[in-house]
Amino acid sequence: MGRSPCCDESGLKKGPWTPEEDEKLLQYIQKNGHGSWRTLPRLAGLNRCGKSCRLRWTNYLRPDIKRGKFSQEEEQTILHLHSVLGNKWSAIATHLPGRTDNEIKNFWNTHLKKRLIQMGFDPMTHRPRTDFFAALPQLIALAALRDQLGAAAGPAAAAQLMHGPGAGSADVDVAIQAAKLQYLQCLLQSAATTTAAVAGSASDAEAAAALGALCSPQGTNGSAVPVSSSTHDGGGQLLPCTFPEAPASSTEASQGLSSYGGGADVVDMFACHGGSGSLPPLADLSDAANPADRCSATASSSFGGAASSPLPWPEFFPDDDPFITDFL
DNA sequence: AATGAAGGCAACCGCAGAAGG
DNA sequence: GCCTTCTGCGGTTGCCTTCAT
Repeated sequence: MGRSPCCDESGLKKGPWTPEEDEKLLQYIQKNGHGSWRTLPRLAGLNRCGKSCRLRWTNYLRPDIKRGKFSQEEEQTILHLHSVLGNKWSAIATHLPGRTDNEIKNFWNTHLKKRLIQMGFDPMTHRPRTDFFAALPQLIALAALRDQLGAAAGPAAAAQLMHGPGAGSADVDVAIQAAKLQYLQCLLQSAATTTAAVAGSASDAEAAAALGALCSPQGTNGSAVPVSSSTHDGGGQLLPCTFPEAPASSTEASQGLSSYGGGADVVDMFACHGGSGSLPPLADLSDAANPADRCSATASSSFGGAASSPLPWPEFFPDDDPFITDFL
């Protein structure tokens, strides 16, 4: 129990390792093994604490460490394992040969976590966020999409996309407002049934950050917003829908999902979790005992069934609409 | 070209469990 | 059974690099 006293010792060097120190540590361990980390620094002629040596070895010098960017497969594995294990980085690392827990943790904190937040998911529960602040970005995204449609092809064209020939711009506004209201209603209704799931959800500060991202110039042009939504399957169960991925033309879009190589790869990324463009893995404790079954389970049941429309507002966006099918 | 902001990553800190005396 | 030491883990920090203005 208790802290290791080694770090309390004064006079020991801290901070970045020099190539000479690396060489000493490497040579010693290759020759003698690490043995006791506490005594290693003295034996190896290093003015470091054992802890620092161990960290340097496990995170950097170990010969089996894999360097470079995480592959899509590795990202999927991390997402999946994190949904099951939470922040058990060492446990996750055991499933990714050559990757250290520190590396995975950093990758999660700097990439995957942000990505989930931007997509409207709670990074801890891997579920769609249902708090009010989390809903705002989605509403703004919807409005941005409307703006983009209007700017790109004029209100009439936008209306035609949504309602077919003959619809006017006023109809579009009404439809957007109605969609917003309906969506808010869904959120409010679902909140009651999903409170437990989001009890440990990210703070509103994160939601505000996501909101900020969506309100940014990249976000407001509509192309950068990974729109996500939730709706009901009719039985009161929260039904996360698919991600209609906007055309990735902006900086934000290319950064947010760039490592997947574009929208098609986003679909691929989540392919095992319910088909094209579906959600990241859900933290379903009932499935945790059998992680191997999670993909199929979340694909067919946890999302509320595949029979219903994948769209949040089928009455506004017909499934066979070419504009929508392009997104999906 | 200069400067500030943001992102990425290596390393540190402190807690907790395991092991040994 | 208790205490001390060691090791491992997760959270956090701070520096360096890259990007945006």
